[in-house]
Amino acid sequence: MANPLELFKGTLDVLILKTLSRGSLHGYGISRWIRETTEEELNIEEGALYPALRRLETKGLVEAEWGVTDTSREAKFYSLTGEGRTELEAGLNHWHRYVRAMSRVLGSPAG
Amino acid sequence: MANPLELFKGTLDVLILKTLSRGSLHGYGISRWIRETTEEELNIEEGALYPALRRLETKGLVEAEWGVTDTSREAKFYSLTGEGRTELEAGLNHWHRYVRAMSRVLGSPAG
DNA sequence: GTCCAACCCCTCGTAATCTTAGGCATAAGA
DNA sequence: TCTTATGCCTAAGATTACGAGGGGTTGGAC
Repeated sequence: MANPLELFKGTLDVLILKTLSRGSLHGYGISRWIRETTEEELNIEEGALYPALRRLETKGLVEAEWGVTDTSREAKFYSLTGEGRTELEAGLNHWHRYVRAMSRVLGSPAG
Repeated sequence: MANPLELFKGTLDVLILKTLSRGSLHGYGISRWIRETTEEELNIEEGALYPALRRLETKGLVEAEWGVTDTSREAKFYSLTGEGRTELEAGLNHWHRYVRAMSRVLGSPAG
């Protein structure tokens, strides 16, 4: 990873929830998928990822279950709960409104 | 303000710098301009604003000078320094790259 | 004449979140 | 054998926004 962007605090949860909306996945896989999907722009540090997953689990937004990966390793698989899906929708909405508000102040990238 | 959005931590500085790029302005005016420009979506709390201005001043990104407002009140006017403009460009760049990265994960608002 | 909203500045404690830097363990490949 | 990739975790530290408080002035409504 050349130069991953620093995360704006508060944006990680929706990234995780969205990633899990594609299907059950373990922590390492979540991190990798985000990194690859953003072409190395976003790199989720483990010190942020695992506490975040615990947080989401405590809130009842995700569920965890131990399983086995493609490579025959033990891993904890997370999946969205119903509440998690609702929260994801709310998070997406928040983010999109935020982007709109920001661009009113900052101007659009091309203007 | 009906329901201002909670700020993502790390986005306030660029909002302030951008606002000041339009010209010298005092704290209260900065807050008001952002609130009006975003149609009440972003409301900068004073407990966030004034410490942020101090921060930016300490970093040499803005300069402060006491003056008099339109309404004949004493107020501390802030203006961008050269370094501040550079930092603003960096901040804008960071934000725009971030939005692109986020939308790769989250999908575009319409998709 | 008094009261209230808008204007203006500030600080502190708290909570939340990410970064950095560690630790531990297994599997595959050079 | 040694390194890389895969996997999980925690603790300390820094940063930053929020909430709640403090102060004071001005102008207009009542």
